[in-house]
Amino acid sequence: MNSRKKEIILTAARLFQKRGYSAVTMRDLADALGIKAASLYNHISSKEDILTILVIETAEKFTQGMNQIKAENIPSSDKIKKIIQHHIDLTVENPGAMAALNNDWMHLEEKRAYFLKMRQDYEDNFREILQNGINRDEIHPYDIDITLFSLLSTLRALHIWYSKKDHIDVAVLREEIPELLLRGILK
Amino acid sequence: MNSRKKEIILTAARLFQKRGYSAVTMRDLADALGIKAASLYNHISSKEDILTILVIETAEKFTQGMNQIKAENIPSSDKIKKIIQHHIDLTVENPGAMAALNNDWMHLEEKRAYFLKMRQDYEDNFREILQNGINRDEIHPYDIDITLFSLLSTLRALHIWYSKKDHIDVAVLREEIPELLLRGILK
DNA sequence: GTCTATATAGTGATAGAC
DNA sequence: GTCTATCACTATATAGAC
Repeated sequence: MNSRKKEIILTAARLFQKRGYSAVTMRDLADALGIKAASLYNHISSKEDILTILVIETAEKFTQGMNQIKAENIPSSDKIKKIIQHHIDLTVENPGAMAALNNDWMHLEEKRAYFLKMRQDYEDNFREILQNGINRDEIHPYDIDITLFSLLSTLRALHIWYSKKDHIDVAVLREEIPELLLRGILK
Repeated sequence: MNSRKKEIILTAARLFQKRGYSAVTMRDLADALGIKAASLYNHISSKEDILTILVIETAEKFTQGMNQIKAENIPSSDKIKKIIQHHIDLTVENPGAMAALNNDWMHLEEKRAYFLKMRQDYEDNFREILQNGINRDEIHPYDIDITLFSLLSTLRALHIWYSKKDHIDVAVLREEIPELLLRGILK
């Protein structure tokens, strides 16, 4: 992908994050880049094309990370820590793409089913790791769906919080967030 | 508010939750109610009117609940538990309104500043309760913004999860979710 | 309270000049 | 690679009949 196309997609990601895919027009995007809307089509084929690139590329990165972590021979709690850190890394890399993944995937047409399959597989793998942790007495036997939901909703919202803060030390996030989510709030 | 208007607003909330405020047209809403778009304007004055009612009414319920909990003379951890339960109660009452509050508030025009003030006050009160808990050694002294963000992002996403599930026992949620968020995942 | 008809403005996207 | 001009369509909202 050439650098002009990358610039368009990154700018779109930032606008989508702020106002949502549907509320951002091709004219808004062109304005933000200092060109006319018609010129965008020399680089991308449609508005949905942009969304597809953002959502599918990011989802594939999640899938790849999960497959690698799943295969490692380490305790469940260490796997969960690595999954959390993967979410943090991808959020820091492109917060706007994370927002599109979480908020705008329903506006995909062609690749919607492919995305939903990846997301389902990801959640199933995560659930299996949690179940192994419960079986080995590493993890509290709460309702497993509540546990999974709670973890994922914090991780999926990270982009909101990260984009709002000015100078966050990523190394601190990578240690404190797993600690908080795994050990809880109360002493 | 008469019952026809309530029906329109509840139907809109469900559509907004599924596809987002901007992607739902007045024709979509009218179709879902079995009438023509023009007929909607006999009950509401604009599309934004619907969003305003959903977001502002819900935000005011949060404000009211927080003010009451804040004034109680109980340990910080009990206050946090009550806040969590208030989120659960409002989510169960109207998941679509919770979605609008979290995802579509930026499309408010007239009442945007009023909403943002309420949200800021809410977060400040929550932060103060957490700080008191840390001072009294009830709560782990993690970065307080990370702790607050983690709690709020789970609570704000509850509507997604709740709407997906079929028959959840609310009484179970009201006990398990505070337990999980306060005590953590690891044994 | 709902309808048909319509005003007005914007939408994504294309054609073709430079 | 960007522009102007434009197309076909859709958006919110109003007027006025029934």
